[in-house]
Amino acid sequence: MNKVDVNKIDEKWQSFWLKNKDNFQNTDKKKKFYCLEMFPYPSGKIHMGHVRNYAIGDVLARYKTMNGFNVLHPMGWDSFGMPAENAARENNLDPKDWTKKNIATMKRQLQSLGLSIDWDLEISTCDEEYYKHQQELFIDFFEKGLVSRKETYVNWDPVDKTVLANEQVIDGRGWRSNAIVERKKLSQWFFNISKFSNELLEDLNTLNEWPEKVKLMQKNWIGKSVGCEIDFEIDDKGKKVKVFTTRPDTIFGATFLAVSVDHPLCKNLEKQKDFIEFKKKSSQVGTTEESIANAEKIGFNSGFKAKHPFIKNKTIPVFVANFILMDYGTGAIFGCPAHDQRDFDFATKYNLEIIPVVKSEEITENKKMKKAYTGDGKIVNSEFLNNLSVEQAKKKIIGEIERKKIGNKKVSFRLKDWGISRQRYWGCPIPMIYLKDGKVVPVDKSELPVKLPENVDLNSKGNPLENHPTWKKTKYKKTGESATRETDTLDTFVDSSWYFIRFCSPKLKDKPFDEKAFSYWMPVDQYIGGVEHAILHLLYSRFFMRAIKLNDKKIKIKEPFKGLFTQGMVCHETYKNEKGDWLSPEEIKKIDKSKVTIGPAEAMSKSKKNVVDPESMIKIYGADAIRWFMLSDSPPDRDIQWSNEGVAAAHRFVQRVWLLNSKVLERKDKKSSAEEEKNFLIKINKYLFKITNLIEKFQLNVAIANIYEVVRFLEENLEKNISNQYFFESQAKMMKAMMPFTPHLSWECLSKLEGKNFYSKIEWPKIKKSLLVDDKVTIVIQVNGKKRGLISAKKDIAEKEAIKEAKKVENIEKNLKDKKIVKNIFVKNKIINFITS
RNA sequence: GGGCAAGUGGCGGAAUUGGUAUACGCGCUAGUCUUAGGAACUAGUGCCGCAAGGCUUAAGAGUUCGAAUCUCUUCUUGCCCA
Repeated sequence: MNKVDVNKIDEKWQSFWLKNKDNFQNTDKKKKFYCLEMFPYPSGKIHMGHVRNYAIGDVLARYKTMNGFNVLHPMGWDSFGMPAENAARENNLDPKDWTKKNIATMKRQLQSLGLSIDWDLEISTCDEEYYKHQQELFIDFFEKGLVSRKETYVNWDPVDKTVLANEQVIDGRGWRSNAIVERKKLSQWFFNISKFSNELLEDLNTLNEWPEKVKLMQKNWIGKSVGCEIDFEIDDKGKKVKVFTTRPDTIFGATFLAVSVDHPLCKNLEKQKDFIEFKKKSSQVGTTEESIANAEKIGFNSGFKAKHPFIKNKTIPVFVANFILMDYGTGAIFGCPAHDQRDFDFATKYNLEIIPVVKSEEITENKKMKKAYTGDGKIVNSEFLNNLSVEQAKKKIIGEIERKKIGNKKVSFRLKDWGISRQRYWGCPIPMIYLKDGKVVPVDKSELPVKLPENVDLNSKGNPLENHPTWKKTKYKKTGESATRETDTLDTFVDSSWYFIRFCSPKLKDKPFDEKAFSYWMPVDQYIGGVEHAILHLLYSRFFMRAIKLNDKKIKIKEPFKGLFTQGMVCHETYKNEKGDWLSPEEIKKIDKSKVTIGPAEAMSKSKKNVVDPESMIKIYGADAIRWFMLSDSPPDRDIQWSNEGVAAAHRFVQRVWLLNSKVLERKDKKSSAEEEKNFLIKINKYLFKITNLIEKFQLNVAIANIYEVVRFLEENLEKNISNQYFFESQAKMMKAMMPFTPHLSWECLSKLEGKNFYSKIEWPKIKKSLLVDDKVTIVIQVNGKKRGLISAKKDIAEKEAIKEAKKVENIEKNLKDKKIVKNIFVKNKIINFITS
């Protein structure tokens, strides 16, 4: 009687919700709320990170539903990708079967958490029904000029045998395989995301419900730099080198030119032995920005001289330098050592002139500069630029350059086009075909989807679609001529760039989405996921929205995600044995504790073995306790540390609430005392008001702390003179306030309290404004800014009266003895501060 | 190297945004009860001190009647970029 069987109520209400779901799609007159958590990759089992992500989302979804919103809360599967292919190869399976099995398992696990997800909307990106529409979108984009095919150097992952996007290369290694990435020249498909560079940057300003941190990361990633291009004449032969610079204001401090080894100017040097040697040496450095930045800066004096465009008769040497990349800017820069650290290092090494042109303390003393000065200041040594600020000088010099017709103002971006070709089987086929005359054309839309072949040999090297005996042979519909299919598949980031749109009309057959449903539901009101997707996934999705808008005039919005919330990771202590091998929390229970080294809490990962399986925890403690714990211990945007004591406490709390509910049910009606009842109702109402605000602000851990307090308050008031009617009502309100967190417990308790077995809807408790104000307040009394006492007084008590009361307090009297009060500070309903001389 | 966060008990963390610092939870201590369980309940728990009292929000300064909160300097940690 005193305990509730959590597994039983979990099961009871989960099957109830499945059978009795709200038919929300028909009520489009109501205000909508689109609540979306990042959909998972079906890797096999859910992990605690998923639990946290979906627990946060579910609180919001249920809270909004209770507040009368029409809530869209769907779930799907990011189900293309390499792990399926790798697992399939290892176990001799079909990737499709492996994926389907994982989805079934994970769906069951998610359902066991009691999430308010509408499973009728489920989608999976590896389904033909989904990727068919993705192929349509690809063709639409192609026709709008947003897709291109370019031959470029690519990051080649020799282990996964695939091309990686720049973003998928971390520290020179593949993000999945960890293999050292090689440079290879290949023809690849690209989405022309850079067409939107400026827009993607500017529109960040409209996203005021995004974390500043994420916006900053995107801003840096897009990397806008305003500068100009300047032509330098080389020798007297009319040859020119175009340089890009963001510091044209330092042109008078230019003392050398540096060009990339791949620069056309270097063609003339190819015969020189020492240049060939230099080229070899510099190619060993690697190609990532970081390795270049960290590598020793080396140069090769080309022997060429460049004319300084603004100083008559001055020439500066032209170096070939390993830190200049051909595909950045123009592959050439002018070096101004005084105001750029990299140039400074280079100049010092090769004994080049250092001419300061921006005044700073380091320079005025006329001593040797120890490092470059990159701050603001007055321009010096620069003829007509002298005495201007850096900003003013930039403007003026660009005007001069343009007037002299030796260059132009230029804005450049770090963001490059998005390479989307992957030489892999388990992805969406790119719907393009190659004709005999070399033309590349889209597959006719009537022939979509271009399906993946079944029974593919995944064990031979290279691209499985390329190796397939028949798949790539096809015919061009318009002419009937035979043609060859594109054998690359799409980067899986493409799949996740529009799934949130598909959720608006997931079953629609003939189009990717229904415009009416789209305009009702989009944008996503609250998107919730890990910060690790701050750049790629979110940027690509923002690109997709713009591309779709370009293609479909009925689309009005540009930004897919109105609100973004990035939740923290789930961490756990790490354990190692004497040999230094990682141990799991299960393993350390079995062995001698003195032999275990406990490491710091780190994000749960299989490799460190510090994972806790959600399913087994749900079995022990019930879904509510797991959800509760995941939200109670830390603010949702910070990392949380898993602890067994914490979950046990959450489970204890569930039982405690259950017990309280039973006590309320058995409670004998009391004669009500007007005052006790009023205070009781005010207190409950205030708590509910607080909890409501905290949920709105996403301070779920604090909301939970307040729920603990309400429970204790109710427990303490069981015997007070409050009528059963009010007590039942208050208990019910609290159970409703807990509903987003602990839905099973709440439904169970509410069904008992209100004697009903069915709720078409549970409404969020209404806050009564009239019950928010106490007629009494506590005023703090300070002497010289130190707290010395408290008084309880009527609300809005007048200063004179309050001070009179305050002086009567024993401890205050003592503290004021023999002292002269110079000043009284009085803040209404809050504080009195006596200042003595 | 640059940028952005953050630093509060033994631990996770609160603090109406300048007005009672340490809510709530964990842990710990003592006790009660029982069918001895990894239960429940009661009381206590920032630090120093027998106490009165004093001290305390990384360190130091400043503004203010009043600072965890604002400003400056220093240190530490984390993230992003190079």
